Amino acid sequence: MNDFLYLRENNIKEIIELMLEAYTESYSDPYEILKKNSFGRAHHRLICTVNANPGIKVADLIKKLKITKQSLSRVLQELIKDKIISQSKGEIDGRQRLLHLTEKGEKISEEIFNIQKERILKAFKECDSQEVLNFKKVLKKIINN
Amino acid sequence: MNDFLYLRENNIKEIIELMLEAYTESYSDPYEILKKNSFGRAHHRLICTVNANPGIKVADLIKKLKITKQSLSRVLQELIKDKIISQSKGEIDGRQRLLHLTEKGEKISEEIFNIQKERILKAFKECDSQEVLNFKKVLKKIINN
DNA sequence: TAATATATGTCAGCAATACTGACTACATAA
DNA sequence: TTATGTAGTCAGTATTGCTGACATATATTA
Repeated sequence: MNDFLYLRENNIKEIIELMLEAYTESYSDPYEILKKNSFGRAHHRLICTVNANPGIKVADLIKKLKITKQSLSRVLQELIKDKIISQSKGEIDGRQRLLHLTEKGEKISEEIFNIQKERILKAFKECDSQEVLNFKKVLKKIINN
Repeated sequence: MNDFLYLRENNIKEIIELMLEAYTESYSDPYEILKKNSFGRAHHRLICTVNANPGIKVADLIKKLKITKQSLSRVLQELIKDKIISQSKGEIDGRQRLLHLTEKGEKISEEIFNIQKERILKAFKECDSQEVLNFKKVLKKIINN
């Protein structure tokens, strides 16, 4: 059974391309709803990451998104001005700015999610519980170095 | 066992963010090797997609990458000029231009892959055969609408 | 064959996203 | 008190993406 076929180069190569494709598809699904709010890919990534990491500090957001603080700043200031994201001073370390979605932000995040959800849900319904659990497990392993 | 926990909104939401993170990480790994060749994200996506779909025609590449032909063209012409990608006239339909990696393109693609491979291989080695198979299965389901 | 449709390419201009470098303000730590 | 860390800002530039208009070659249809 376990003859390590899954570790072969061709399989890995295929999976790298599938990940690109899955990301491209999934993150283009909510294009219309984003456009309606004059948001682009950068706003999308930011909203999604803050939603998944409430209270994240600016430095960590930069690390996660792998962009410079100057690139982040432009988009972040737009979202703060639009009252999508709010900042609060870190209670332990007052230098930090902790980021949260506002109520309005949660609402838009939910709209975006509802579109993206369709594709994932459709896929998951064609799978069983174990397969989805394994998918998530492997995904997490890929992220942790 | 199968109580559909995996179909719940919070799980789907988490997975959508994990996919963003996994993609961001995986596709930033070969940054240095790309920079050495004066290539960016756009070149990377193109090389990876042509590598995975040898002989793909321009129209299909546009669909896969979800960009306009004008955006593709700039980057594609660079890669053709650099002899990374070659074009051939479609034998059945002479209007089509079929795209392939050249020998030089294969080499660079391989360099990129070798970097990206490390992350995936490390993850897969902490999983068993079945888990990786399930990962791939679900990934494919997500792509097919 | 002639008209039309399709696949690709190209030019020009514009918008969004990202980068570098330099500098400031403020808070914490040594 | 001085050094370090976190965040913000300004200015300039590169890359990636868009729209619209038009051109060329090939295929299909009337």
